[in-house]
Amino acid sequence: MDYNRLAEILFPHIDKTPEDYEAIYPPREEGKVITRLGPSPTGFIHLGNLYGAFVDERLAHQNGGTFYLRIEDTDDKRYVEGAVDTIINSLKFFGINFDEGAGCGPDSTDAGDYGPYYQSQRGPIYQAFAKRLVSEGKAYPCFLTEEELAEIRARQEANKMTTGIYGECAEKNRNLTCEEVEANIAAGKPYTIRLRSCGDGEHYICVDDGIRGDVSMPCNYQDVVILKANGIPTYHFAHVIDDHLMRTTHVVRGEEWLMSLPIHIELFKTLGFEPPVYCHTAVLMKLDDETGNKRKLSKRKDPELSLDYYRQEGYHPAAVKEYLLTILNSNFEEWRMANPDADINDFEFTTEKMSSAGALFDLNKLNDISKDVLLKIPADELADFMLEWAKEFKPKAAGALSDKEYLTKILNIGRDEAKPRKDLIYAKQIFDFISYFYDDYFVIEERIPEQVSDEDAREILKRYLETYDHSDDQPTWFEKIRTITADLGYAVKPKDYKKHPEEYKGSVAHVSTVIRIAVTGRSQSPDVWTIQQILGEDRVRARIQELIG
RNA sequence: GGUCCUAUGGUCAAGCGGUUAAGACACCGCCCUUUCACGGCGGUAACCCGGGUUCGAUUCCCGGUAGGAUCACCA
Repeated sequence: MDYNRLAEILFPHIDKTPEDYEAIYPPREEGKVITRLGPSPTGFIHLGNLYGAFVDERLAHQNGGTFYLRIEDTDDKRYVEGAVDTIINSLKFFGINFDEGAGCGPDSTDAGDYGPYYQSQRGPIYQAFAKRLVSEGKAYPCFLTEEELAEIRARQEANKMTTGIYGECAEKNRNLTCEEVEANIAAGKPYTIRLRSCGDGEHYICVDDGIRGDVSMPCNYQDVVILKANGIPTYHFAHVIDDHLMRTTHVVRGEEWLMSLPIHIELFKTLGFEPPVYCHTAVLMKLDDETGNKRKLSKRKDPELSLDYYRQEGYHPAAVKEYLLTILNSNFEEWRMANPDADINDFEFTTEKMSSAGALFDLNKLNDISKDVLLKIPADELADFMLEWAKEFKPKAAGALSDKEYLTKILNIGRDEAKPRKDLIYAKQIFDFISYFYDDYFVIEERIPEQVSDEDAREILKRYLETYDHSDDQPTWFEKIRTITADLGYAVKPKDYKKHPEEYKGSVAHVSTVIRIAVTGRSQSPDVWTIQQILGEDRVRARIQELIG
């Protein structure tokens, strides 16, 4: 069999050789970690992508290496306009930046010496390597039609065999003569290029996974497709060629790829390439409401998988990042407690400390972490963040929030004390939390405590208004409330009321609550005096007056 | 079904042959307190099951079981 002739028949126009490409893409600096993100160009970046991208980014950047973006658009049906910008910007929002790759240069040009960074533009490269493989008898054209494939599969299933093209059913196409191939091509028959697998399924491969340690599984023995009928490579082939030529040292990808590892290992071996370090991350899980079982987060069912969800809710990117790192590395939380103010990038990230089991996504935890993260962000920065969020997701409120000085004061309530308040979590929640500062959103949401009669409530507010002096300091202000409390037969010390409830109508807590509701519309809020200072005298008086009627 | 991965409280997780089995979140008390939040103190709650190996297994091995992943000319 003349494989060289076969290669020429199949790839007459391919004149560059693998050696040419090796020269065009020389090895990179020794010892540097090179990672990549390889999303398909749907533009849909989800939490899983972010999770993986974060690992890539940390691995490369904490080593002084390179993190690049390669668009895996070998499945032409899925391209969405503007997707690359979306991907870059989504990740940038979370502080993840690429050093090279698709759209990473000025004005969204590609940057780097290892391009093109779109797999769809790398056709000749893949074909050159496929041609070499054919010429060495390691790959061959396969003319099996869809119907024949289906038939083979049906037969295999009926016999409870593993499905796929291997063994006997591969024989016919493996042994086609050059003349037969030429005739088929002349007849316009479509064909794929398949790997002529040397594996037997008896032997095992053993791979030292960066996250999981030693993983072993049966060798590949399937004649997998490497070039589809349209000449575009399958993921498997593109992955091997690209990551070799782009000199990737660490491939971080989801666990769903683990099962195709034998294919990739065989491909690396037959091409004579050194495989990268593989890091197979665990899939993100959630508890299914219906079954109660863990399951993979799904694009369709789980809005929290989409990064948009966090933007809409107004989670600060730093909080999401901080949370991701706590589930990414088991010792991060510990480190954070020891170094509360350190830069997140000072944490030494290791793949060994990553969990290999699927972690359940925990909003509670995110919220808790977010409280601490937001506390470290200056109020005026938070104000900017709130406004940006509102412009996009709550346009009606954007006008009100654009008074930055006012908003900053609100956000700063109780923050710079020894025991700072931690009630800011995410923009949407924050807006609800502070909405009473804005007249358009101010409503009386709660009823006065049952200990206080309507007449008393009115009396409390009346006397409050009469004695109100906006320039009083906090102690003076509260002393006046105590006076009203005592005068109306309520306990000035809540404990007295607790001990002898029969002697009082209620306590200063109830009296304060009436005032609090009048001013904020709610029975729970930060310190009323502080709130009043921010609201301003006119608004305070107006709100009290409104309730007195 | 085959193959592979995983298995510690409700969740995330330390642990890597001998521990009173950490810690965080959530939850529940109490304290602080004019409410809430914060903070402090305390509490409920776990090694999937069965065999080995061993003086001794949560830890090592085997087998179950459960959950997950994957079996395309999709990535």
